Amino acid sequence: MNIQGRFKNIFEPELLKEIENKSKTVSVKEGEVILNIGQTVKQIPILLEGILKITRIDNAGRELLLYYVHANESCAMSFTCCMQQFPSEIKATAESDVEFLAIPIGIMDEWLAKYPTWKSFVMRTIRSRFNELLNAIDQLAFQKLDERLIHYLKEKSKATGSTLINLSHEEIANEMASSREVISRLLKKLENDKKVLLYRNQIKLLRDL
DNA sequence: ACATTAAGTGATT
DNA sequence: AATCACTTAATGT
Repeated sequence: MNIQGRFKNIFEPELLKEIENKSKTVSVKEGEVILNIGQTVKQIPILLEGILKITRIDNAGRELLLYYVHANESCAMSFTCCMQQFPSEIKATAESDVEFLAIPIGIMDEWLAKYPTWKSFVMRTIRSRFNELLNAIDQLAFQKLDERLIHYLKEKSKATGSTLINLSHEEIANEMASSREVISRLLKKLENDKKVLLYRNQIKLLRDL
């Protein structure tokens, strides 16, 4: 799909033209790291295709899932980081094969002043991501691990578009900053409750999860 | 058949 | 809820 058509309803015509001229589309293979912690952001990505996984690394070097960026979204962190050229606090990995528009950060100021639709797009993505982060904090602080696990599985399923999750218990434990045995036990409980089916390296989500 | 890796379990903190 | 020590099951060579 071309850029004009895809964003016709979001951006004004002149801005669409500018996007087309100033940005380039970048393709990235599944699993590639797009941005690592400590790097500075040089482009604003707007996702066209695929899913980006945004994670944070804890002191022990473990990776904790923050959120996913879906198509037609941008990464809020990139906005806040790039304008003052601060190093990134997060890591972005391509969860699937990914295609995105890379917009050079140099023209951000200009666009923000010039195009109301750009400003509201930026504000909207920051606001909705901020809300998501608050949610994530609530989860960590107040929810029990079993509820977090269910949430995690549903997110994963949404991200991959499948109810069959191809992950080992250990990989899940790592992403949730928990341990393998605990995840195994919780999954077992879910299986007894007829919410999932467990296989080796695979979990099938059932309807009433 | 054997080694390796994932998953299950009980006990301990 | 995490960790340890151990068992059992699945998978690759």
